[in-house]
Amino acid sequence: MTENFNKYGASFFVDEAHFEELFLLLKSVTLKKNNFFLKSGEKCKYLGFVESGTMRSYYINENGIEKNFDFYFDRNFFTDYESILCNTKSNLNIQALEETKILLLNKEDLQKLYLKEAYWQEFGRVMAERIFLNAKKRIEDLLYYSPERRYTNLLKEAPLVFEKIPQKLIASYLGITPQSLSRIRNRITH
Amino acid sequence: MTENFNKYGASFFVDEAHFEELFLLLKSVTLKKNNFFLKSGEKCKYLGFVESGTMRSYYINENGIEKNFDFYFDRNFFTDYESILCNTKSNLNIQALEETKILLLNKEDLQKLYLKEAYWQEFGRVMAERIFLNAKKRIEDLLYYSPERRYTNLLKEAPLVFEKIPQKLIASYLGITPQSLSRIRNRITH
DNA sequence: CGTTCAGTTGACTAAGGTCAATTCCCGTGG
DNA sequence: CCACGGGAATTGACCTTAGTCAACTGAACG
Repeated sequence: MTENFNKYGASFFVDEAHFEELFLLLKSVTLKKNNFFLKSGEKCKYLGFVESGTMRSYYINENGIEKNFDFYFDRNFFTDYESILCNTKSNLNIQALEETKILLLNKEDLQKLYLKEAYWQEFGRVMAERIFLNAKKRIEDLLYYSPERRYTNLLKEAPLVFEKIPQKLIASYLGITPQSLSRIRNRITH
Repeated sequence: MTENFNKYGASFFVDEAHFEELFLLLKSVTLKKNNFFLKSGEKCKYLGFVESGTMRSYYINENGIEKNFDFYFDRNFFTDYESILCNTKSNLNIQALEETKILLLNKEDLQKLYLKEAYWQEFGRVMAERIFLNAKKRIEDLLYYSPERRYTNLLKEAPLVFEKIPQKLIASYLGITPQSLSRIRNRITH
């Protein structure tokens, strides 16, 4: 278990004393490429953690256009937090972009942890805070900057994205069409 | 104190048993129109709560253009959560749009509450979760919809905004110029 | 080899940005 | 009570950029 703690502890934000209690609740699952962790219309029942691979969440609008909400890489959490918290049907799809190993924490198990002791409430608070900070960054990006600037920001801050993610999905993540992203790239490099 | 609980309890998300402990930590302050709760470059030291009046948070970009991040009305919390959590200098300004009564909770006092008992960790978790859900809605709005659609969404979901907030600030909140908002309104009503 | 799909490119449209002028509104002081 | 000043909102003319639709290219894969 110490081995597992060394492997995951830092990414889970738990100390060694509490690690095992959490780790024993996790189920390991492997998703094949394009398989789903969550489909629109379902209630989200799990907190997910990427062990290896890549996931994406996206929304399909009324015209059938996919809007990429986010990408998730190694050692990061993903879920539809809104669906979990509000116990509502999700409007997101969450899908593996390649063969992806994930760890699942059942929502009820998480809530049982919360009831056990202050430590887990704190764990939940810190996790919610981190998720919020990510969301705030995304708002700033969308609100403050032009599409072109969002592209150059992403290039600088997450170059990994451009190695692992098809360009049309990146375009959607940036809030533009694939054609526009192609033209922005052309504009910048020439 | 029961009177105060009836007045604020529901908005604070605390039960009656814990209300007094929180309420006694609050300082009441009145901001005159255009006065600041927080200025860019400062560290945010307080969690704020609007008792009556209106606040806004905004960012000034490298060209000196104001970008309205959010508005806050009666009985809502506001702060730069990022500055508080990360202990960093804020890049936001938070300002009263009219004479506004606010209640302040010192960041250290909040953190002391967290250490006291699980109840306050849970309080912090629930607050962070709520703040996140708001942020997620904002991302969805900016990512999924056109400026015109964002305007009609706002009209539907927060008509109050149009009674209390100058149009040029609403435009900025929507991520467009005042001129564009004026034209969108014109386009829709004629 | 074909098929498929991502990415690019072209031609055109639409929508928002920019700069400037004008109008409207409101508060203040004569 | 009116005149004036100042900022908000609107409007016009024009520019820039993203969206749309369609054609084409190229790489991946059976």
